[in-house]
Amino acid sequence: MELLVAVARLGSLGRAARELGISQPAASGRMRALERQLGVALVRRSPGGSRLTESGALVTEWARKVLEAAADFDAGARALRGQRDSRLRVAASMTVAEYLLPGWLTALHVRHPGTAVSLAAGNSVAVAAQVASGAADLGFVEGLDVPAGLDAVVIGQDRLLVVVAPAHPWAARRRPLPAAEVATTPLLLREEGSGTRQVLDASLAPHGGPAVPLLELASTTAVKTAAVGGAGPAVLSELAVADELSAHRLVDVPVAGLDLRRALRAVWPAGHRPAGPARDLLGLTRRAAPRR
Amino acid sequence: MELLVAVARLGSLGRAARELGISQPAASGRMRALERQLGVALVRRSPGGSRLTESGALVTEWARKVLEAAADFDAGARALRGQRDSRLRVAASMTVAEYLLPGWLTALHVRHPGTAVSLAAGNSVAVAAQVASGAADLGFVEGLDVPAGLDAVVIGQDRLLVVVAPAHPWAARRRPLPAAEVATTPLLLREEGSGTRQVLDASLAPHGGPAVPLLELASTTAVKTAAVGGAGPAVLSELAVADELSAHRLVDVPVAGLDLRRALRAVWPAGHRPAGPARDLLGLTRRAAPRR
DNA sequence: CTGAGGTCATAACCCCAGCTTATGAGGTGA
DNA sequence: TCACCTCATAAGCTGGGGTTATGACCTCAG
Repeated sequence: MELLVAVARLGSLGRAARELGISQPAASGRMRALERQLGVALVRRSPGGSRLTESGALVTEWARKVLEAAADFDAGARALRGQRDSRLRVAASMTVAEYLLPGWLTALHVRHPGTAVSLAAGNSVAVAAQVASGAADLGFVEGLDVPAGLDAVVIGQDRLLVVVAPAHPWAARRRPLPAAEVATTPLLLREEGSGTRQVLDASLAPHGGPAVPLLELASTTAVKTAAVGGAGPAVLSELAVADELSAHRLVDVPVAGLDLRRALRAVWPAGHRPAGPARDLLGLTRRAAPRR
Repeated sequence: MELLVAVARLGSLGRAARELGISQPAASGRMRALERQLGVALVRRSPGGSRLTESGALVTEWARKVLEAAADFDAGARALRGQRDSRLRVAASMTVAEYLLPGWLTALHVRHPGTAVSLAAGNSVAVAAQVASGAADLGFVEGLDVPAGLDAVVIGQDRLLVVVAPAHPWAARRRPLPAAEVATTPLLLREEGSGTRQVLDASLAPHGGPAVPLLELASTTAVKTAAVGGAGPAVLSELAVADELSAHRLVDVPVAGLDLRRALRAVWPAGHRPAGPARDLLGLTRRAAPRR
């Protein structure tokens, strides 16, 4: 797939081969194998170079998606390795670690290839502790308050959304749902103790107590899958359901009088302004989501 | 990665191995290799089974993303193969083919594993022609009007968005941008002739002529990359930028008095209501995005 | 018109990653 | 305590995918 994308960009098999550090025949063979496997001509070869087929362009876009996901995987994994000699130690809440950090890390890797990052993921309290104790250089937390003893900057907003499958009655509503109805309707939820759950319960408190679980599932993905399958309404971070919303596999249900937004903050030990790689990463995240 | 996800689900290396059709030692070795490569312990082995590590859970989520992208790639490619004996021939516009169809096809494949689908991608006119001539059983077009001679149903809405990098002045605006300003500001655009470009020009016509290109780029990805890099404002389908928006790599700029929505429609030859596999697929897409 | 420099394809050879089968060691539950 | 599950180790084979060497084809400049 890398080869395919490289060919798309460079317009020549040989050139792409050189970029990937393999020999030209290897590239030729690989391409041929891919085309045979897919049963579709992907590139139009000519002595002047290779151009993508119509189908090839489509396939290339799909391949690019796979490569992006793989790059994120890679960056995340590399950070998790957490050698002690990493020049930048990051601690992040689960949501940030799962959805945002990999992208930042790949971007960081592009700009500063030398930077080794280590990652520790945990809940906001644990992150704060790690940063305060100096075990991490930079932390990312979601929540309403800034942990004591730390300086912080808001780098973005996360919002919990009430989502349902398109076939669910709530999807057809024209007016926002009353918060009280959310409080009384059994919902698909993460297990007790998750950050998502805490924010939800806090928000629902004035509207008739904590959320009522229809099912408690162990992972975000499990909740999503159940919701898409029509098991019931779910409450999830907008980061987790962006894809499903844009493909209309899930529908966002507006709720009246319920503020489920929470700030995403970068934190560091009070006084010690981030420098070096920490500053690079922070710049990246702030460029990506400035305080508005 | 499949192995990792399978282990997460089944709680045992051997069981996962059986599911993937490989031997238990192979699974054991593979896992060990993955852990060595990443430098992180992913599963906690015990004689009673294997449970994911904290890090393992994180890695598994990232892996799942890769696998989803790969499944879409696969489904798309399989459809492109387009053997003549395919039981369902689909024609789709580029946007649908690129962003929506793969997901539908994977879902279809899960529900009806036997169905062979072939795909032809092209602009809306070409899709209409294919469906009308019987070369395709079902078509998907985006646009304002229903092609003559075809029955259609709206399966969703696509919307073009004006997007900028977060550092761009437009990102900080509190009130919607006047449409006239969009018309006069040079934009990052797809090349002339693309559907996106046509819709945009039509919408801008009452506000001071067609869009002014700052750069004309050959692919959606190229436009996106340029926009994220801060080259300027871009106009893209919301489907194309869902990820970037949720990660705040791009910001949606509301525009006053400009309706850039366009319906996504499934079309078929007038009178011939879709049956069999076409009906399955249609059901899938409509379940995913019912007329509201 | 001809030779230089680019394209890609074919052929022959080689290596090692990863599979399989067979076996053993360590827990758990009836 | 024995049957049954877990996972790990060992030994041997296979083939996908790499390499180098070479050749055919096209384009362009002089």
